[in-house]
Parts: sequence; structure tokens; C-alpha cells
Amino acid sequence: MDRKPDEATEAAWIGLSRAQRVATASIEARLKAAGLPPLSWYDALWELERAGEAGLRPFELERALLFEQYNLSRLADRLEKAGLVERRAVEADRRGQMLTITPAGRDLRRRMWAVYAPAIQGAVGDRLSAGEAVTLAALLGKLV
Amino acid sequence: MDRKPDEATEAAWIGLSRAQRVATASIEARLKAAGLPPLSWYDALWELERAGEAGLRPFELERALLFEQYNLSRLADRLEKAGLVERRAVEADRRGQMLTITPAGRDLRRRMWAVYAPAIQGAVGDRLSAGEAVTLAALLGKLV
DNA sequence: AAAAGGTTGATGCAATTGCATTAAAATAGA
DNA sequence: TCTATTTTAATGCAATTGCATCAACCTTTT
Repeated sequence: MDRKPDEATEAAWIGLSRAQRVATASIEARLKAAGLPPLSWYDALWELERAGEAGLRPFELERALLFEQYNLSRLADRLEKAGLVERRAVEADRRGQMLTITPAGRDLRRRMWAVYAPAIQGAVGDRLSAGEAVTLAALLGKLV
Repeated sequence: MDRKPDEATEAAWIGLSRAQRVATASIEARLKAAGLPPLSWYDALWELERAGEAGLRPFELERALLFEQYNLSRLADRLEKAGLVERRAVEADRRGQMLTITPAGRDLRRRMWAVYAPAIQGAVGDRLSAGEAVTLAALLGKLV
């Protein structure tokens, strides 16, 4: 069922690993240089902003971000402590909670995007033609 | 010079991030399930094995693996402590050292590959046609 | 040759991640 | 119902990573 990867598969895997590291390093470096928090904060804030008033359950966010449960729990701690997110009780399930973004959270998310967007362009967009970007996105989609 | 990414660029970036996480998680999980060390150990051992007798300077390995200097220094500590790698002095530069793989290191590398190879095939090869793998590798290469 | 600057590698300390476990509540099954 | 199982979320502790800095040595400049 599995077997050995052929040469192209191995090259694709290595490329995936290296490309992601290079791109991520460059993007994270720009955020840091701008005095902004890491990408994981952005991802969480963005999901919560898209979720709107209702917010999201931690386990939903966890799946959306492909985070480990304990990592999400602690990311939520930090976001809450920074005033970017609120934890509120959910009456339907007394174990659970609802995470919602605060105005400060929306504001930070927006400021991060101002750095993040050009960083994506620099790390990815500038290196690919429009057609290549479409193809790459489609191929990567097959791996998920 | 930078500006905002278009839709395809953003999709490619998100896909890159997610595909890498999914593939890596699946591969690391298989290594762990087999009681083997993480991928970073494999990568280091493989580079050192390819380097042969002469070995590599830490800074060379650091660049080959895209590691931070302090992380490589500590990875070398662990590999050495596990008897997989040897640090030896280099006479041409008394600051430096040479890292070489030991027989135990070669053995572990080989045993890891027995798990790693099918894991790559499962996470990447099985999800792409041969042509797609070639295309993907080429596009990812443009990002590095 | 001496000083200034750059390279190589390690390390103390803080923050984050991983692992294992736990507590509490919901759901399923007898 | 009431017991067993599953789901949701947190947390103590160990390992790893990140940050800042340092020490030693090499190289270049004057």
C-alpha cells in the first residue's frame, strides 16, 4: 500500500518542507521586525473575526488551525490575557466556552495584515506567475 | 514592490502552510509510533552520511538544514550524546569542529528510512500522479 | 604587528511545545 | 436510570526553541 517514494515524490516532499520553511521564516521575520505577534495569532484572530458575533468553540478553532488541543488552550490564554479575545460560557454545554474576538483583536488583526499581505506577496507572489500560483494551490490542495 | 497578494497567491500560501503541516504531522506520527526520533535527526544524519568521512562543519550543516545556529548546536549535543555523531577538532580552524556520523548513526538513519520512505509515499506520493509530483516539485523550487 | 571587524560555536534564561493526565460534563448503552 | 464511554478543556512537568550574549579565533585594515 505504501512502498518507497519515487524521485519526483521525494523531490516534492523536500520542496514542500523547504519552501514552507523559507516562506514562513521570511514572513515571520517581517512581523517581528514590525513589532507584531507571530502568525499563529493572526490565524486565530482571523478565524474568530470571520466567525463574527457568535465566535467559535475552542475545539472548532483547534480543527480550523490544525492545532494540538493543549496548544490552542494556551494560545487562547495568551490572546485573552492580551485582551484580544474573550472567553464566554456557553449555556448549551457547560464544559465548553465560546471564543470571540474583541475590538482590540480586530484592530491588531488589521494591523498585522498590513505587514502580512506584502510579506506573502514577497515570499510567494513575486516568485510565481499567476498561472503558476493557481497550479501550485491546486496541487497543494490535493495533499490536504 | 510588494503590495497585496492576489487570490491565487494567497491560496498558494495557505495551501503551502496546511499541506506541509498535514504531511509533516503524518510522517512524524509514524516515526514516533515506530519509536524513532524526529525528522530533524534524520535530516542531520543523512547530510552527514552523504558528507562521508570528512564530515561537515556545524555551520555547513546549519545552512543545509535551514536551522538556527543555536538549534543546530543543541541538536548536535543530542546526537553526540546518543552516540550517533562525533565532534572532532579541525586543525585549520581552532574555533571549529567537524561533525561526522558514527556507525550507530548510519544504522539509525537506515532504520528511520524504512519508516520515513513509506510515510512520504503515503503523505505525498499516493495523492499525486507522477506528473503532478514533478510539477509540484518544480513550483516549490521556485519559492526557495 | 596591532586594532577592528567578522565568523564560529556555546549557553543562560524565557517562552513555547509536547506528553501525559485530569476534571467535568455530555452522550450512549444496559 | 445509572453506568460506561466520549467529548471538551486545562495543567504539571519535561523537552525544545528563541533570544541575547559571550568567548574564542580568524581576517582585514591600517
